[in-house]
Amino acid sequence: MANEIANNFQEIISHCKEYGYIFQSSELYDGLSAVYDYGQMGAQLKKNLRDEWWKSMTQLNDNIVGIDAAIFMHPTVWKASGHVDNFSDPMIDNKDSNKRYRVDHLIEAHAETLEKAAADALLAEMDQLLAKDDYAGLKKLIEDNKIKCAISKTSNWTDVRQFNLMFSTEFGAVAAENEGDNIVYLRPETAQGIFVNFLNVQKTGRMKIPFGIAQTGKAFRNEIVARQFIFRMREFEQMEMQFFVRPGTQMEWYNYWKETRKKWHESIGIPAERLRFHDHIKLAHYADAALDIEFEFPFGWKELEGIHSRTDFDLSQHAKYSKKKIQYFDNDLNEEGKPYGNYIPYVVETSVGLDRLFLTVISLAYAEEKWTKEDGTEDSRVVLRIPAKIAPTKLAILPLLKKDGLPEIARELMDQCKPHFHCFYEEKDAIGKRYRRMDAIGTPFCVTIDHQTKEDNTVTIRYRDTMTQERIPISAVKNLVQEKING
RNA sequence: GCGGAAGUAGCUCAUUUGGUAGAGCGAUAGCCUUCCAAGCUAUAGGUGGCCGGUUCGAGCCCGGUCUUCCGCUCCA
Repeated sequence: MANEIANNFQEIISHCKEYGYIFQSSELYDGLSAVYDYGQMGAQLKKNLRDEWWKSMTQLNDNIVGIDAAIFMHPTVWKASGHVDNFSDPMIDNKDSNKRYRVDHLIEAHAETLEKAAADALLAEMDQLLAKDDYAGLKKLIEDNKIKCAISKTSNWTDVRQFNLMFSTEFGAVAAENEGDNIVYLRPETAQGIFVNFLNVQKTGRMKIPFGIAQTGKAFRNEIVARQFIFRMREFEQMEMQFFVRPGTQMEWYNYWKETRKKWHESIGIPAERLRFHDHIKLAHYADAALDIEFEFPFGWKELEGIHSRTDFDLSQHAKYSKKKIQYFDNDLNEEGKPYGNYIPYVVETSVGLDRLFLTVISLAYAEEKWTKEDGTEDSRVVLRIPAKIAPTKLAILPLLKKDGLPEIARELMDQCKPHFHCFYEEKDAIGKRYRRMDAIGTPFCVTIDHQTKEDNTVTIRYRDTMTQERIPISAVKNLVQEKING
């Protein structure tokens, strides 16, 4: 069974490439690890998913607004958020146990087993090497002292390496006087762009708590292990909504968004039984509750969206580091009939990986089908059963023959429909072959113009999912497809 | 990161001990064709992932490297 699913995953990956959904980045140059490009079909599907999310947040909730913050942010943002400190330590792995250690912890632990003078000398040398970022020297120090892994009891170590989970680049064209002075990071999450704009949005939008700020955009993480196609990439897109609430009410909203978000996934065609909640036992430093909405991917249950109750951690940190007050005056009356007054709002975060959502939709849509035709011969197709609402191309317009005036009628219908939804025109090859091609890219509706059209202005509409077809007036095509997309 | 497997045309694969690479499908152009990939003709497409070594000669042997998948590990 595990094998079967894995094979299916391979086929999905191949299909994505073959039909213009996803290509590996820089494939011409052998590719760049864990970076992918969306092709002509994929970019449209991804945009449709993003639009659907954006609408569900900012259009259907009158207390949620959207922003688009820059990828570059002031370096102090990442000090305040805790990202810099948590990932600046040199690490070393034991090759036998595969256990990873912080180099300073490993050496300090060893020092405790030594006499005081020896220990002090060792630690002094370590500090010196750490200050110089001398990783080769640190490794030599570990080897010279015959420091062993607590698990494998061996000294089979990798080189000392620094794990920088954030990508950095230089800001400004002129080199800095002091090295490192002009380093900026590519944001490792979009959330901070919302937090640092909290006051701007709240004041200019006259927002009243509870309210939310939504944002979609790229984020960048130097994952140590990035794999499984587009599931874990180094450059990826998040769709986040931070919901600001009165302290004490966060669990109520946490539960509200937990249910609301799951229902949203179901609304774009993800079956409820392929979704589940997974509560975090070990909480991150900023959270007082956290869970994942998981989807059953071809390679198992994995996180699709995170719901976190982030408390007032982020806003407090930014208040502290910026030395500016970040608070909200709540005029609503409490039980004693007095305003709630000033406070730092609590935050409930919903954060979906757009690429993961894409992979979810594709995994669900992909199907290989076989059946026996009326004459007893076998037939088959590969079809992407993408819900019409999010399918990249909605309608294919196909003249049965490329003569007798049929293409002209088809072109007219094309002009009539294309302002309203994405259409595809094709007159080459036999009609059956064209249907198969449309199945493979997931086009939900095909309309065929034949000789009868010239007589009674009717066309055949063919449905991807059932492969059935019916005769309808050509004038009804646009509205019918529009209804199916919206419905 | 560790271990395993793999990389030949857009896709799926072949090339039996090393002798200058082939098929099917697909694609393109045209013909034929009145509704579910299968008719006819022609054409394009590969420095065998990349670099190096052994050899008279390497897709095949050896080393390195890049990329992908699987298991473990990691994931603020």
